[in-house]
Amino acid sequence: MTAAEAADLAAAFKALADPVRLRIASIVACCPAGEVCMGEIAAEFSVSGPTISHHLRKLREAGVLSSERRATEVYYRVRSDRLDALIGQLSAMKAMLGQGSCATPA
Amino acid sequence: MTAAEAADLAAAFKALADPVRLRIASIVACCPAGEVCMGEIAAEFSVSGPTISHHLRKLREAGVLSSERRATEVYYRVRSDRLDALIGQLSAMKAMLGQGSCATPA
DNA sequence: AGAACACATAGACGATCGTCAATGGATTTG
DNA sequence: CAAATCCATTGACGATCGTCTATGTGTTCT
Repeated sequence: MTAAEAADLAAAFKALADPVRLRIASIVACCPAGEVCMGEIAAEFSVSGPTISHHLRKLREAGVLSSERRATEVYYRVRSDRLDALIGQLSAMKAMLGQGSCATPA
Repeated sequence: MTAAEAADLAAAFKALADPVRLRIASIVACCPAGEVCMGEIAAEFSVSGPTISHHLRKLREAGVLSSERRATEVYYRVRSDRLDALIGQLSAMKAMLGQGSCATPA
């Protein structure tokens, strides 16, 4: 894998590298409508609203979430393409564990 | 997902959240023998040996790598069980994107 | 227009991170 | 035992992070 690819994927992993953000991502992915707004997310945590907002921004900047404003509320969704990129990298690593092939990486 | 699960998985994602460490993991997974020692890894980077050693420790502490000393050299391997845990979490999130089910998470 | 609501931004704080040069084991070889 | 090799640890540095309170920005409703 190239240094540029590593930097891009590492940024996405970094977004999921905090317990609060990982739970946020899980909550957004799991919610019935597939989208949820900040207030509902913040209700699940014991941290302040601005802190949740800060985490949501990190997740959006890393490409893990997308956001859309509707009236006074802002709805967040999980971007499946970004999830695919992460799953792809991990699966590729797993696929060639010690078997000497090395298809795409390292 | 529970707060404890989130903390554990976030720690693993955090280990992969640095470009150097992500490339290290990829190199270890991809190497023909399935294991590699620090010197060979350091040769692929432009950072100092102790820095690579520091990153290897982080990866080991996060459960992503295992290490084994043989003579003067220390060999590192990727732990496939840990990879499975990460792939599992991301796949679970992807599987229930907006479809309202929510099997195990959030 | 003005009040009320939902969210974002700004600034500050201690804590952690990534990197380095220098030093300290552990193991093999002369 | 002594020298050499491979790696880990220590201590330090600026930089980034996660969190908070306080303030700003849109949007809706009366």
